[in-house]
Amino acid sequence: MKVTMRDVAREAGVAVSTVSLVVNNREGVSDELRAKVLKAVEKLGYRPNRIARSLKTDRSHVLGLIIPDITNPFFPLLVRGVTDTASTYGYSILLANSDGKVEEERKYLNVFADTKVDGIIFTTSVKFKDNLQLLQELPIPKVVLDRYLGPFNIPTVTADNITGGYLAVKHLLECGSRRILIISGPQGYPSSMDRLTGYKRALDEHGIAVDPDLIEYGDFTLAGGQKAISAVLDRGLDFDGVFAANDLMALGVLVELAAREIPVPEKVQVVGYDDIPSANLFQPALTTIRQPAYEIGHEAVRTLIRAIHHRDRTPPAKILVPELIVRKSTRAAE
Amino acid sequence: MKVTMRDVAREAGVAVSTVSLVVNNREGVSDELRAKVLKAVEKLGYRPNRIARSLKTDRSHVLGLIIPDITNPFFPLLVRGVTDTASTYGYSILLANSDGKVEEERKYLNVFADTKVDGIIFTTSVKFKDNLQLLQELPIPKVVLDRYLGPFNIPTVTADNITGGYLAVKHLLECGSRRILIISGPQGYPSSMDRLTGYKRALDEHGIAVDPDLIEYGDFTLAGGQKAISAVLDRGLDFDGVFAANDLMALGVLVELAAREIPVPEKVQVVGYDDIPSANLFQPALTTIRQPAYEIGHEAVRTLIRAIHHRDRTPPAKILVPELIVRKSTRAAE
DNA sequence: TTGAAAGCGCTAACAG
DNA sequence: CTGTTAGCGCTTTCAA
Repeated sequence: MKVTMRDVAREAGVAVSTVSLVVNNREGVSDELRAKVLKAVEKLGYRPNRIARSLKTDRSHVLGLIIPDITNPFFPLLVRGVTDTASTYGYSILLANSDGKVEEERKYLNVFADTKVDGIIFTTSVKFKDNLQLLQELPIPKVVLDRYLGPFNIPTVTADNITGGYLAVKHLLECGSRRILIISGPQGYPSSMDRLTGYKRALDEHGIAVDPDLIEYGDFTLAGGQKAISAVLDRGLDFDGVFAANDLMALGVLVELAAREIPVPEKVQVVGYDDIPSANLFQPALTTIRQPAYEIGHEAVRTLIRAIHHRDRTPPAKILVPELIVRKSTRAAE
Repeated sequence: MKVTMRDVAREAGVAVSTVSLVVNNREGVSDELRAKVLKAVEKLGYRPNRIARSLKTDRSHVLGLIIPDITNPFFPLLVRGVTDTASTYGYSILLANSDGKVEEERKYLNVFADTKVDGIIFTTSVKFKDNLQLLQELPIPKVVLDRYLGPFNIPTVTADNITGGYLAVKHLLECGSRRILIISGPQGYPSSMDRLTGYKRALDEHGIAVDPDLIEYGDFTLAGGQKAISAVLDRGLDFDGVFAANDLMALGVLVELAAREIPVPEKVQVVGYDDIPSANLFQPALTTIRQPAYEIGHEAVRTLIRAIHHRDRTPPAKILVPELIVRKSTRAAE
């Protein structure tokens, strides 16, 4: 039933060590013996047991990936970048959804460590600090996404959120908006704080003072975006542009604006962030900042594999560049 | 650095077997010794090595999941159903995207088998037959999604596609459409063939003859749906309803109809399939057949785990029920 | 170039 | 209730 190296060795009339060499395509076996072994492998239908190999070599060729939620449309493409690249290098991917909960992150971090994955790709949560220590203690190569962690000696792959926020608001400004509402992500979430910084920088550059009333905090969901804009509207606040820190919230804004029959982009212009697939489907199509999600996943794996092979090197911080995608929720530049 | 059971045993002054019992929360250890062991575990920071455990017990507590493409909006929710449920039972998930390619499926099937996953959840491709034999040969519990494979003795979880197609077309009929175009999935893809069967059944029931000119085949992508409807329109064919075999194609239809200024639902009514998140975002919001994606994933894991524990039982075929979601791309029933 | 043997960390008889 | 020990299937010195 279950055929092992020993069986192959017996069948081929050689030692197990020889079979091992052949199976792993290594030097030092005569062509004759190699052929014999291969024939035996074929005949018996031998398949190497990776678990046993892992136990011996301390390499599983499995990588762990922890994201908040695959159901958030930003992540599928990132995951695809991870799985494709991993596959290229001969690695498999263990996937876990944390919902951004500290305990869940902790749980999967531990499970992955015990499973002896060769590396972990980790997307942070709000209260990430709580797990920073655990992350540092785990004696496993890792890379953190969407957050700069250089000082903690953990490699990082992220798109430049400050530039992204800056690009979004600059575009709004250039298209004529003057009072720009930002619906930021949750406070303390670094990527959304960075986008807020970009927002301020753009205003600053255009000589416009930052109005605290125009800074609202959402939760990265569509409903949250809708609720946030609704609250602002009810407060009777005046604004002619909205920068939402992600597309889901921007879509919520668009939905609410449509419900109240406020024309976009004529009266209010809207820019989102991420460029999720629906952004282009909605009416009006959403102007947004595209994050290179696939590439983030791709770079994460490359960085991780590099870390696996040279455990000593200085952790790199790879910063990718976001891009403005102009569609119909903003007017043309003046 | 690396602490093993042996170290814990030495620290606690007991035998390794005792440590094993304690670590696995098993009976037969005095409270006193148990406490001692636990203290040693704590002190040394011992973590059991799952690889070693797997080698011994022949159970990895890992499940393999093969889907065509996580980037297809139907799958994230399904995957979530799988990971959530797996996690509940203490299993991790290895994820692979096959793009529906036979060789990729084969590759991951083999990788998973060698990795000694405890079970495999497999979503079929068009030319699935090529891998059927491999699937049957793998001595691993498995469950196949979206396809009835009862005769081959492989458990199955699927939503009833015939009923789904029937529901969609019946709704169109009840809302006044008479000449209904179907944009089916690729030929030979069983789930889309089933939806076509449902289409025919509904027409039949309403005494309407099936017109072969009104059967078009798409490729399950948005661009494909757009292209298909475009071709039909260019052919000057007359129709007042469209049933697209998935939402992506339905969205393509809606996009093209909008481009040609054909009013939906006034002139043409449209129904999709899947109920992906964008379906509700598009204008007009898409009437569709909801597949219980999360539940499919959930049931797949439950079925698989049952199979893992009773290897001998008759493979069940769990058939879930799709549901009509009425939105704005169809008129109200008359 | 080939073979014998030790051992990765754990579990599970088995004996005491 | 506790301890000793033989492997799980593989890789890898080390000797021949």
